[in-house]
Amino acid sequence: MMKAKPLPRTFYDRATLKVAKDLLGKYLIRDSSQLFCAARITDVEAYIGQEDRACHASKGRTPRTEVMFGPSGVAYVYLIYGMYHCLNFVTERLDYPAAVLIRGIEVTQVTRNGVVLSHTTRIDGPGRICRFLSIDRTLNKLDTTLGQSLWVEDRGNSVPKTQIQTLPRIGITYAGEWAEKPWRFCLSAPTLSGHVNPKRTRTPAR
DNA sequence: TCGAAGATGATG
DNA sequence: ATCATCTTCGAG
Repeated sequence: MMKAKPLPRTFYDRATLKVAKDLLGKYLIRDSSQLFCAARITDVEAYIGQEDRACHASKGRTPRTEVMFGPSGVAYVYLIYGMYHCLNFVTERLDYPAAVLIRGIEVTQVTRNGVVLSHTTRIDGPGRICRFLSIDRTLNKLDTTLGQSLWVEDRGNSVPKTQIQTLPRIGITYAGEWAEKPWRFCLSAPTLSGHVNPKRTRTPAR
């Protein structure tokens, strides 16, 4: 396999909004014995600090949230609704709980059980992403700067600011005023004219 | 094509 | 009881 060159901790150890925007266009890499996958990151959300009522760490340091207080560049993976996993990357300095949720990707390269698939597939939704990439809580607390199993790398493509859409975050209406913060960032697909219905996304069965 | 409902278990 | 979700099903 190709040599991993993961983004270093200095990338994640910054203001979460910057990290979130800078993750757009970077490549999410999943490397396991069953699966190698490279996917361009197209949709992210920022969760920032104890003040942010939408952030899991708003209730303070608990067994579940302690990972967000730890070193940046570490994966935070949790189970939601009893059946789906969500992938986040921890950001900011030690003891400041924050992370970026990966919400959309564009798969450019997949090898599953030795079978190579190379047509581009868009996957919308954090639960679908984790299912497609075989990500579950065994990867929680993984240090992604090591470049093993799961990491993000820069493949040299830049993203013009004009292609970044800024939106409120999804599914957090309980969070009051925090629900209105424009902390979701999407890459619009410039060459596609018309609307892509997210419900049409299909992920192959495993 | 749409909205509503149900699945399912960790969490605090 | 709630939830940073997704799929199925039935109405139109």
